Amino acid sequence: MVFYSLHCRQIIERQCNASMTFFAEQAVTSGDKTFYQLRRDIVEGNIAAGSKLSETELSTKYAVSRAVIREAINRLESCNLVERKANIGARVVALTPEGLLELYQVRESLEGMAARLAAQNMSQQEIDELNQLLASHSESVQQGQNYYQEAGDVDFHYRIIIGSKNQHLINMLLNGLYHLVRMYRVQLGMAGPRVTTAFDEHKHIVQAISNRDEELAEMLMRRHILYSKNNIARKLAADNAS
Amino acid sequence: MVFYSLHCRQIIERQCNASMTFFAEQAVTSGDKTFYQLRRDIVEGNIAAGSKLSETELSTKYAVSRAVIREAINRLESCNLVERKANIGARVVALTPEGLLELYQVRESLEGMAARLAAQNMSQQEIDELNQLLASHSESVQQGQNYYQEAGDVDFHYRIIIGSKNQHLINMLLNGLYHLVRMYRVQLGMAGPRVTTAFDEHKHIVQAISNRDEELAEMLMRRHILYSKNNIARKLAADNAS
DNA sequence: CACCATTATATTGTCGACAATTTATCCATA
DNA sequence: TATGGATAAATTGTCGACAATATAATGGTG
Repeated sequence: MVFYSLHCRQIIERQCNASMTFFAEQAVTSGDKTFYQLRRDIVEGNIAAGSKLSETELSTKYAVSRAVIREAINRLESCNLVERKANIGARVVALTPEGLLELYQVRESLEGMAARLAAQNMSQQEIDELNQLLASHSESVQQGQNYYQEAGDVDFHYRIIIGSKNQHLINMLLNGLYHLVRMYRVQLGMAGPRVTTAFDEHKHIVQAISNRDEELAEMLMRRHILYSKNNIARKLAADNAS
Repeated sequence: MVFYSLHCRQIIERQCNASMTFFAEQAVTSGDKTFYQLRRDIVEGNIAAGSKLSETELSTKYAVSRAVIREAINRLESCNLVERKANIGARVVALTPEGLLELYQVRESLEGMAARLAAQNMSQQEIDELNQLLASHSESVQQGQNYYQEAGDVDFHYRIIIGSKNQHLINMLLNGLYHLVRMYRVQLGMAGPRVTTAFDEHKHIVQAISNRDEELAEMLMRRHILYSKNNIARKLAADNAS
């Protein structure tokens, strides 16, 4: 039996420690599968940013009725991945420097808060597991595996968000912002650098959480995200210039 | 032509200064009207908190097809007003002390941020209008009108949120949290006290914004919301005790 | 040639019916 | 009587068709 929403449309429970399929979501109905597939296609750029989403077209493409497409689009709207106008239709959001700025501005505040609450509310076991995760990432980095890149970073942030134990916060971040963040990262090709430095930042954050130092945890998380923003903004500016 | 969403599903533009119909939303389609009506009924308690939402039942009650009811429920889910489980159905959220705490925890952070950004981004004209609004509220309070209660407070916060100029933040607050906040307030009968003190707090916040003092604006807003939370939490605890 | 009104096409909004799943009822058995 | 499984009822999920609206094409007029 799968819980659908309110605060946690797709946060069931973590089912495996490594290589998760992003948030352990599980499709129970045809509409779910379509939604996940569509979201994936948008995030990964298979459907171009800014392009129009035709209901009839998508219904044939994904081999489902227009009704499930409409529902999927509505859910995508909640994720801030598409915009919708009445009687006109839906478009995939455009990726702009301003949008990125606003997104990371909010993310900085919310994830900073998450880190603070995590320092306050995570169980000792969760903290231990977080340290474990960090250790496994350390190995990956040393071995030069690019595994860490996306999944590792996402997983790290994911755990701290969950650790905040605030359902509203969890829902806003995981359901409302994270896929859009991924969309920016994926489509700008943010697989590259900043790995080792980001890893060190992660380490310090976990240390602060271990020490139950709320203030420091929040500050370090905010700074971590700020750096990340600067990094991606630089890339985006370079792309626009070319 | 009405814009439906992404970041601002229902923020068209302010159309009148006083006695606004909450956020100047405008229903263009049958589904819109149903959604607004349903939301209103939930917020005001005409549909009991925690009760189940039967699609067929609602479709007869509101005289529309099940499809529009389903869409309305989906949108209500985005507002955090209902929970939904696959193949089972939707329920109106329950009002609990824990939920209230989590809600205001997030609200404090986000509206604090909004105040800070407002101090940074509001135009001089917007600030002037804000001062005007405050003056009109002052009259209302002195004349003992209870006008101020809901609409006034909502309007005040509304303007500051809009003043932040961050669409993600605006959407999260106005679309994701505010109606739930209202639901708590309305159903707990929060029309009463704290008017004059809240008004003073508003005054100081506006002053900080006028001075472009971001730090102070954020701090005062956070404190303002904290007080509000304590006030409503006291009420809720009293209700549960009886 | 440009511009506006009108018509034609395409897309979204709404509806009722059927399929799949869950919940309730009933009966048999220990 | 309590429990378990099978059947029946009710609810949600999915579908195709029609209605309403927006967009594109057409033609007429200055």
